[in-house]
Amino acid sequence: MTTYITTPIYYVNAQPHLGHAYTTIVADTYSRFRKVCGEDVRFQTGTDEHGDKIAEAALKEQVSPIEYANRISALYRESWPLLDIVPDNFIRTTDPNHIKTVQRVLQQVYDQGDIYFGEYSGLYCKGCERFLTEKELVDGNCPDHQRPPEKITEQNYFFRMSKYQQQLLDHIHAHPDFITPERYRNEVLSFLSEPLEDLCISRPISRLTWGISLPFDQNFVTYVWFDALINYLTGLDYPDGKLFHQYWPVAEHVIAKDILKPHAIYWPTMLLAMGLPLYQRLHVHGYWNVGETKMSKSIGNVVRPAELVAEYGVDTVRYFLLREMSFGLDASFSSAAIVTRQNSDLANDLGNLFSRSLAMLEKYTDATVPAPGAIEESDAVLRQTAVQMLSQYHESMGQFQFHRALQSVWDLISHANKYIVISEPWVLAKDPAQQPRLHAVLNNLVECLRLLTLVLRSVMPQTSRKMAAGLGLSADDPLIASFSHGAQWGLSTAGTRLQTTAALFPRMDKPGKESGAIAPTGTAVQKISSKKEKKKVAVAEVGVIEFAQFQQIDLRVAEVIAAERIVKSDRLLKLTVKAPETRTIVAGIAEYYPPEEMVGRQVLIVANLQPVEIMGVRSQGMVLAAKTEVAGEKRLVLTAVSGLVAPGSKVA
RNA sequence: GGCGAUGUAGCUCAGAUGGUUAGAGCAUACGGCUCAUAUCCGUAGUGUCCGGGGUUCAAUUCCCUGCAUCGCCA
Repeated sequence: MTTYITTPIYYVNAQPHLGHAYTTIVADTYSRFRKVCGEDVRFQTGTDEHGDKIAEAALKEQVSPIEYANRISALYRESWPLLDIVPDNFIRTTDPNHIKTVQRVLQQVYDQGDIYFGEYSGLYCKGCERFLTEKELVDGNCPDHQRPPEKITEQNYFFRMSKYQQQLLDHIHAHPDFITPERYRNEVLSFLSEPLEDLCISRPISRLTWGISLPFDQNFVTYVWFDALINYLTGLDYPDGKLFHQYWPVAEHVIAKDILKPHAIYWPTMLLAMGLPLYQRLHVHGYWNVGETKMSKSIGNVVRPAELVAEYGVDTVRYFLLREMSFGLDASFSSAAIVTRQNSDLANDLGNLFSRSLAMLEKYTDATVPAPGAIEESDAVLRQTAVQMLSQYHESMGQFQFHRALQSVWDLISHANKYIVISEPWVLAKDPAQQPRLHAVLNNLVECLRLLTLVLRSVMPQTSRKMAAGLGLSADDPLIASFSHGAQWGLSTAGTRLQTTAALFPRMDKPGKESGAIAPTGTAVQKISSKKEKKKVAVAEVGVIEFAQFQQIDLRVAEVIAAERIVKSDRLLKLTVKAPETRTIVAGIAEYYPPEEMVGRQVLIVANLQPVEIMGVRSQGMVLAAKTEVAGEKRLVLTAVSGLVAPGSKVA
């Protein structure tokens, strides 16, 4: 069996963020899973490097486009090892081989009459020197130049996409798995229920030079999709390479929902025009929000994978992303959530199971795997749970249901922890007559740990390696490296020497709570309920924080442009501020500052606080104020900088 | 404006072709164990299953409508 799995090629106008990392981790995990299943796998990722955005960015930095692309592309390539992502091929659209193949495909499609010369009209902004989409406009104006774009018409080349619409529809109907999850398949079908327009595939070189020139007209370069999508083929040395014949028939693409249309409509119609078989499956996932907000540059809440790895470790990040997101739906990232997963799932459940089992083996059997024994009912149930986990895991992984796969793995972990309590090995150990039973119990635990090592190998490679070492197995022992060899109960060899190992996962502290002289006035007062947390907060009040912790707080100057009381509240004002983007902040200052006094005032805000809804109003930040007392009366005094500054200025 | 999705415990979500006590994890409270990373195990809860109307012996589940959030399209 063979597998070809790809991520999109990432556009080099931005640095890798959480979304890129997720897509690529998914592809890597799937690739590893298929390899564990004994398949011949090819996993490809890469970068998309043409287009006017890149040319512009390069100009700003006063370097050539290719120099710019080289630099950003390297950021991607170098990010993946940090996440234990191991692609078999990293493709760049500036590779000579790719360019040659794109031109060859264009020529073929042109020769057969599926590309024609026509007119294109759109909204063009002279300031930006590019077409804007309706979506980009703010009040009908270009967001950057504050003026309306012109409707202009220019000559361009078009791909006859409409010609293949029916064929594509038929294919989707005949192949229910072609686009998954189903919601995206439905979206595509609904889109295809309307007539398709043909696809504009060129830009005149008067406006865009940084691209692949059309082989049949040197005055034009290829625009986006005919360049980008073909990477999936050029990475296989299409048309002549051996790789192509081997892997293309089993191609599977992973994408985020924003590029559904190009992958579900443009790409298959292109393949039909080229006379090639379509890919097998398209797997579409949702977005990662940060807290409850979209991740975006302008909000400044972009999550960088390298920083996550530095803080939490690779395996925690991989586990968290795969476990927390239901594949296909949006999910929410927060440091509180990742710490909770790390502590409860990884440290307490898995780490502690591993640690307590090995400790008992060391104590009671001198760190060797004991022989199995007579099977009691609890043993049979444990075994059944394990076998069931293996089949559910296998099925879910194959369907990209990573969260379900991991859920079933954790069912076994939880069951094994209960099994220990029921079996009470420490009681058995006190009675020499019970030694066979003790050994049987411990042998069953070794089996559980071995199977866990096997199934976690694709998801958390490092942890799996540590577990294998603890079990006295080499990293590529078929018992933990091959599903077909190892995925059965009862294969551990009695007498195998076990190794003492360090804890798999440390427990982490919950993310910090602010306190001190500057008091929160608006947003959520963090709920501090458990005794443990209360204790920690008490310490934090007099404690010091690292500079790096301080740096995580995005303090800015914001200008209040509107203020109103929130009905039904004596304390709350709803402020509209510029920072520099417009946002709404609810502040608990109404007793001290009437709304009319607020307008025009500049205040300090925490800009990267997780938004919350207060009295039905969404608050995107927190206004800082000092608490004080004058003549025994409580007062609140707003913070500000001593002179007027541009709204949005950073405070540090 | 058109089409669609979602709205379930404090939080994140699962689920039932309509039928007795609606589930899991986290969080909370109490109890137990001591092999273990102050871990683990057990018990206890709370839910107008978004609002309103309809169909039905019976609706959280089906239909209509409203509200909220999100997505696709224009």
